[in-house]
Amino acid sequence: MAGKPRSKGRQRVEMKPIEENNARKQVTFSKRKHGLFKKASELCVLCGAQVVIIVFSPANKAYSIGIPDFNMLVDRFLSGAPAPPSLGFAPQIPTVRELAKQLTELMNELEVQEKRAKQLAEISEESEEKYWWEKPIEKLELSELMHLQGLYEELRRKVAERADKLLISEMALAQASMPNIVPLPGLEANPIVRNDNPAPQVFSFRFGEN
Amino acid sequence: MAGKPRSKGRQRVEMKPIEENNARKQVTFSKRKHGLFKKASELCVLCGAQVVIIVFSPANKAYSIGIPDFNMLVDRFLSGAPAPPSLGFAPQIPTVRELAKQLTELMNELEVQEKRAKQLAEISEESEEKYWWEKPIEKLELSELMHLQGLYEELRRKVAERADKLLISEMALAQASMPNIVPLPGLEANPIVRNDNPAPQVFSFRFGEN
DNA sequence: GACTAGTTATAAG
DNA sequence: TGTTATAAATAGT
Repeated sequence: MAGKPRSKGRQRVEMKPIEENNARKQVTFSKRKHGLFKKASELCVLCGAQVVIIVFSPANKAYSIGIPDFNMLVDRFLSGAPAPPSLGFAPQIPTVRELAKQLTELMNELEVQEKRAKQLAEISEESEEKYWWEKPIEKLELSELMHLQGLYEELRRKVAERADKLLISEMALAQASMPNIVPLPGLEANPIVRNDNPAPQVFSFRFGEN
Repeated sequence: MAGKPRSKGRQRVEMKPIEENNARKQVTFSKRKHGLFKKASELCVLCGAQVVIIVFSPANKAYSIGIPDFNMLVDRFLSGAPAPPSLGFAPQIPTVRELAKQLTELMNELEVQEKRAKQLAEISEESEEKYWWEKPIEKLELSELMHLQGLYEELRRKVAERADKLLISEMALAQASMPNIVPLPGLEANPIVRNDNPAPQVFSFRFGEN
């Protein structure tokens, strides 16, 4: 004679937009976002992978997580792409670091789009894939991209300069207060190969097969 | 008299880097990446959220998925490049100028940040959280970051506007597709140095709570 | 890639 | 937010 069960336990849920009960949607979003981030974290720890996730909630709030290498690249980028000076370390103040990262991520959003375009996977409506993100994408126009690419680079360079100034001023100010966080050895960029495709609801793409 | 079980079933796995058996790591990576993307997909469908994920495999290959709005708008923006002759719509340059203008604002905002940073520089670190991604950045930063976020949104909006105009003119011209496939010079010019950091620490931050 | 069994993530309460 | 019962993801074969 078990008492009344406190819960019916997890119930199967259809994979369709939660329209009614906005409350449920809210809860689901929080839980699943948490789960997603956790999964990402595990993937990183377990496999040494690097992950960047940006999530916009239904209410359009943004959340994100990122991996070390990416940040390091970002830092380096903001401090001026060329190899780090002889000092070989990145003395930074957390706050500024965060800020710089923030800014770079914004810029990256744009960059990702640019890079993506250079892929130009030919249109091939292959037989349906198991998942939407594994389909190819339509081709894009390039000449214009090349032009924009240059312009974007320039803009980014300006931002980098700006950030660099901030970091320098911070260094001078807090020189005595904080030990540097990252030894920041020789950094690197990743060879990026992409692919993507348009899809009904969710739009996706992938870079390649592992 | 059950026969010999084909498998021991799922075994608990410690959350630490898989170093030995590079094969297992590879398999795990694939499976989990797949799972991660699926989760992201579900989050989007279920809650109408928007997600962007970029994953770098241990072998440094990149994979990613993204959401409709942003990608779509940028795609249109990028592909609607060539100046629409007869209809005489404004060329892309103005768009870039817009971007530059917005960027300038971002940079100015950064300057404001500098002041905040100086103040925050004195604040020491916080207590440890259960999960790294739930560690909020300092409140002061938060508000500023959200501001940046807002600026970014604005920038996006403008890009979108531009894209719409271009698209309209394109449609009016019934322009044909362009098959050229050319690599963008500026991008692969990226200095590519391999980074073999064995123990990546995941770094994170967030804009706010949902 | 497919299968099984123990592990996790989560829908409901 | 925390708990419970179940659906899902997944480690090892």
